[in-house]
Amino acid sequence: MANAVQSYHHGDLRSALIEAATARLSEYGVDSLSLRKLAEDAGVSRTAPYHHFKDKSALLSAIAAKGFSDWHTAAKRIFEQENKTPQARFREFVHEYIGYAADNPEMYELMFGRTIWQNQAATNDLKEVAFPCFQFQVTMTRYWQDKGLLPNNQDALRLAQVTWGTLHGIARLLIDGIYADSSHIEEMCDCAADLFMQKQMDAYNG
Amino acid sequence: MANAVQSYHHGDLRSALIEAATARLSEYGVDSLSLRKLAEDAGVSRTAPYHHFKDKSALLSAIAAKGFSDWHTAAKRIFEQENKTPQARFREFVHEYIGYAADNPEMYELMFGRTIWQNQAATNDLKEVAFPCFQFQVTMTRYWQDKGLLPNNQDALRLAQVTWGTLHGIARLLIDGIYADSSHIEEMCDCAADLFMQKQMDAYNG
DNA sequence: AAGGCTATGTTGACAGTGTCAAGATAAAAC
DNA sequence: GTTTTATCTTGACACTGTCAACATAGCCTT
Repeated sequence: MANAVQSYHHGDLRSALIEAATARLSEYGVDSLSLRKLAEDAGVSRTAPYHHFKDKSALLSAIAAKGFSDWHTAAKRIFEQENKTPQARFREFVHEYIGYAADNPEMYELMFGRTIWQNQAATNDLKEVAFPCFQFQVTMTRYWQDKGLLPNNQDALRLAQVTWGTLHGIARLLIDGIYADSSHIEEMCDCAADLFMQKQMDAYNG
Repeated sequence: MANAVQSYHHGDLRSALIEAATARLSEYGVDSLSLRKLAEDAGVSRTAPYHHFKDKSALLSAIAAKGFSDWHTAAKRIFEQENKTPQARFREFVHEYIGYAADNPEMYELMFGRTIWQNQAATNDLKEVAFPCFQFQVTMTRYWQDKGLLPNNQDALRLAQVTWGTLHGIARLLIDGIYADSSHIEEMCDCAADLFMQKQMDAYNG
């Protein structure tokens, strides 16, 4: 990590840029991310980043890809807890999803914001990480359908889109500041979970 | 509308700016909105807009306010159709919401994007229009609860947040280009509506 | 080992952007 | 008719992303 020698060639500029960007991201937000500042952080000239990323969007995509990868891992960990009931895991998943967004608003904004997705701007690298992440949502949905938690008369893909959409929507309303009041996050999560499982809960409760 | 005389004072620059911005918005997107271009559109110098809006965000807020006002009207029209069943109106509402977002992606992005909401940037004028708009969502939710369409064991406010969140999330996934495939919008809407009403539909269908 | 190729860095430049400060103009208020 | 006030102007500044042209140094081949 120590910049021992200031040689002409940086050595691992690509990593340094991503690292600097990630640090700046969580502290100052995605809007204040500029290539020039990142270059300065890495101790390199303004245009050096262009040798590692096609443009700014490509750099952002690389960071987002890491975010997707991390989230995918976290989701798997929650989903695969054998010692908990499917229902408990489902509830935990809902809370964790919203919690992740609330705790890392800028990263979430980057991952799911229009900046890197719109106009087919998404890198192939990004798609390759993000798509399995959504695919996993479908897998989980199908499992929860099988376990009788989610309605069985719906197409798994469609249902996954809607459940994900719900979590995404709540997350966005929170981090975009449309709900300034974030004190009821847990209740909203429970309400959403209840709503999805309403019929099944009835069967359970008699 | 015709710029008959090019006098020193524009006459109604505020309106002209909003008009120009609205036009540019739907055609080129919110990202390419610049105060300087708008000023040029209105035939006025770069800094003239600052005598009518505190900053760029204030201008955008003004446009968004109009959007909220329009949507509120549309929502009321749908909700108050006496000749249709509550269930039909609920379904129509879902479809119309997503439809509005899909048809006016840039306006939707502006209205619900972080640009004008984050960091308490929201104008009072904006809040005064937007808040009743959400309040109406609560009103409708309570009505649908009373009519037995939505679960009665949930707090209306919380439920409204979740249902709105769902619509918002689906809308965003669509317009942000995360779902490139927008050919299944109607099915997604129906799936969401079914999900909300799952228990009640059962009671209805026997 | 010598030479050239290529990856990676550099400065210079350009067209944009939002926004402030200071001065010009016209309309409205007194 | 004079003064105040709202509105519009040019000038300037600090930023931004990105391109073109050039410099350096590590690697590859011979």
